[in-house]
Amino acid sequence: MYERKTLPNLNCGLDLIGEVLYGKWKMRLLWFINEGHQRPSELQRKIPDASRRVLNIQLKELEEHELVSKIIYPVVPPKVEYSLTDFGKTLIPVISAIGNWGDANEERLRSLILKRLESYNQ
Amino acid sequence: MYERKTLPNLNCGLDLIGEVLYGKWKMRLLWFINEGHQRPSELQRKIPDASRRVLNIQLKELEEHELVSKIIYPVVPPKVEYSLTDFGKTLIPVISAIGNWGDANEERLRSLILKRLESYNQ
DNA sequence: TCACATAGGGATAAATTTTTCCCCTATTGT
DNA sequence: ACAATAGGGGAAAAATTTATCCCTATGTGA
Repeated sequence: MYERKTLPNLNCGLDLIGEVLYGKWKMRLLWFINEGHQRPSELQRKIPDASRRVLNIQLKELEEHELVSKIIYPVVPPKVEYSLTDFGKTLIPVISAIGNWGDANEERLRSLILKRLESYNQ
Repeated sequence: MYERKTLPNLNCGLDLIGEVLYGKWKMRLLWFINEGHQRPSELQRKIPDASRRVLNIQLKELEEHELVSKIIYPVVPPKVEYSLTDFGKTLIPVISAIGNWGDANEERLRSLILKRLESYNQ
């Protein structure tokens, strides 16, 4: 586990939510778990662009922040299921609002992002 | 300017909004600009934990993504004002939803975050 | 004359996040 | 014996983001 060298800011709501949600795949993990994809292998299939490792790491952080809970079934082969805690569920409308804005502005965003990338990258 | 080595994912709304909003200070910048703090030096004072440099960089990205516009007054000493574009203004309710969730859960989040930090950091 | 405010950029270092690669668990089926 | 399955973790590399430091320019006030 990486050991932080600097303390995070915890002043306002934006700081606080950032600490628990600021990870490349966290919102997607919460979203898909909420949709019923509870097993790690399912989540990996839903988010193929993320490495298996980082999904595990971010799931553990979500668990430590009490947004998801984890059940380990003592069977072989192993079986694990994640689900949202009540606290985690309160985040769904927020993630929804974020995703909806992105969806609503899809074409414009894609073109803006690509235009900027091209001008810098080569 | 840093040149990306890998292309970003631009599949869904979450990917897209992430590309324009995923920067440590971007939401705060949009927020404070919306509140009327339009000059770079004001913004630096409102966000003292960020380095001057990174604020400039993130402001430029916000501008390239057409979320803010920048007016440079040809005077000495220099004067610059940022303001939200109409597009940028549509993000305010989203940022508001995010910040409100953080504010509403302030104590719980702070304690969860600190507890986790302590257990890893020393 | 000197310090300060204003805005911003280059170069480089440091911090942090994410990826890659490889190993381990134990059982079932071939 | 050996592969497949399902889940997980260590170590190191790569990618990315943020911080530090120094330099530009000019008018104002002490």
